[in-house]
Amino acid sequence: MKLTTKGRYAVMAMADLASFKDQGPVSLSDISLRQNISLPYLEQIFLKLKNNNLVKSVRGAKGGYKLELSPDEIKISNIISAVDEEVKMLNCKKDSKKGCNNKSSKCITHNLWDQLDQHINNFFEKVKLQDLVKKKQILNK
Amino acid sequence: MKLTTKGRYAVMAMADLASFKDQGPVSLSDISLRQNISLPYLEQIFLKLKNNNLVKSVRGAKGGYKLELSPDEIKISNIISAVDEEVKMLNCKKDSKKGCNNKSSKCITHNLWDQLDQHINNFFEKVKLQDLVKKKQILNK
DNA sequence: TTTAAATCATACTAAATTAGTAGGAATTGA
DNA sequence: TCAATTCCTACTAATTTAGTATGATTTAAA
Ligand code: FES
Ligand code: FES
Repeated sequence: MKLTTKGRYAVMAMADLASFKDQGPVSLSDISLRQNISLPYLEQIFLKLKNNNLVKSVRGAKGGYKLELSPDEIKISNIISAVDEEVKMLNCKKDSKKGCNNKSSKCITHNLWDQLDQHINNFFEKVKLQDLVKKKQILNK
Repeated sequence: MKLTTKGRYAVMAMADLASFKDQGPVSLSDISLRQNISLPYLEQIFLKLKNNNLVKSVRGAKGGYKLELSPDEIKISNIISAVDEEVKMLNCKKDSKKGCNNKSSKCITHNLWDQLDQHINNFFEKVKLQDLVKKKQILNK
């Protein structure tokens, strides 16, 4: 049960952006160096962040990305979902072959996974980007 | 961000065992049919459950498995860890090449993932097997 | 005593997902 | 003009997951 690099890198990159938000647009090559993430991979990630209106781009030389909102307006959940990192513990499907829902009704663990989904999503809703950049403070809930 | 089938099936199978705990040992082929899980796959899973003292086996014809403890003494976390389903959001590693910890100190998102790990593990600690078998009641936290 | 039903154990393999790379086109400040 | 940058899609390699396969061992019951 792990996060994919896409979700992880997206949050790292956004936190990086937040840290340098007063220095004009930040280029992906800068982020790539600081966070040790491959540049073309970052490009893919930022395409999605942009399409979800979390960042805006400045094209051309000396260009880069800036946050669309202030760090205290951006929830981790926004970032996670922007890059299609889904929290998906439930496994029920319509078609009988795959998924645990073979006999029309819900399986014995359905409610458990449903609650777990909510539990995790609540966490991502509660934490803001701002919470990450206040120099390494302990996240207070 | 998903659970693997190993963790999912382990919990389903344990809940099944708990449901039928008064009928002598339950065979894996019964569980296989009821929960729609491949028999040899279940065997692998139960090997681990047994090695972690969550179930005990009765060999030979008419054999099967029984719970080692009562359902209210078994936490979901026990089951999850027995089958090596790890909650592992952190990605820091010692070797410089892999993992996000390239510059000796912790990355900007380390605390976030650490808190998330705890958040999820708390959930698994709180819920008991018993909570699943009380006929489909809503889990109350 | 034979047989069938069951666990026990390990090795292998196919499918799916993840984590990137590759190869360019478009834009723009210097 | 040119270098630095974003933009965009397709492809591929690596890893992980989700099983199969194979066979041994045990034991209740016929
Ligand atoms: S998780 Fe929904 S039916 Fe099993
Ligand atoms: S998660 Fe630990 S250093 Fe990044």
